[in-house]
Amino acid sequence: MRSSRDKLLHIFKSLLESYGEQGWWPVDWRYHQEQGTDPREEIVIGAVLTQNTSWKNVERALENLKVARCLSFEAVLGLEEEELQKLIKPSGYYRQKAKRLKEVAKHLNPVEKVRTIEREELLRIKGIGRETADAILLYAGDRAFFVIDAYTKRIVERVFGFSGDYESLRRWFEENLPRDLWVYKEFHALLDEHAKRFCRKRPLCEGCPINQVCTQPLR
DNA sequence: CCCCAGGCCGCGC
DNA sequence: GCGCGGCATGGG
Repeated sequence: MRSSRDKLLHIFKSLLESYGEQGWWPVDWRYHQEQGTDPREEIVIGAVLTQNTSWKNVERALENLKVARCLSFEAVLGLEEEELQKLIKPSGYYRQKAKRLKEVAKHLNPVEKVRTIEREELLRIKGIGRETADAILLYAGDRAFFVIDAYTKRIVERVFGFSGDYESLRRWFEENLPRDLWVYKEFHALLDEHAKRFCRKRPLCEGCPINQVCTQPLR
């Protein structure tokens, strides 16, 4: 393990080996095929709904939107804000998120814009911060931005022993990984999975697939 | 009862 | 620029 680059790639391989391919972003392809809607719009909507919220609660909100045939930008834009609030209620912060969904749907409509929109422009949309922007760009736009979240920060702090702000961490991943969309998508998903299984706030180091390369003492 | 979950904004400093 | 409170539901 000569360099942090080697170590990073080693961790990616270990997590992939342990947990398997994650296939992120999770999307209901059948729904969109039947409705003739674009699955990328579900990714954008999900990215907003999952802000500081468990995915289980987001799934409930997405299900409500599906039943109402409202899992698309056009439908979101056509709904009364109060109606939208009702549908997404289980995901929490539903008043804020209803506004954010309308904002992002307006700015990214048609959804093909995720292929070309500047990151800076995305960040100017109310309710879209760095993580949400990068998740949208990577998973909906197939663009090489590495997504940093609270889990990623925690794992880097423990395994590598350093911390940094969002942008420096993002650059660090992007500089030390092959510029490959599949790697970016899978790695972020695997880090999430790893944080849930072992690298919790109170870590479970016994049985952790990467405890041999971690700077933390075993707990 | 507590804490947490795939953040972000607006404010005061 | 940084730290903090508010936003809200559902689960452990």
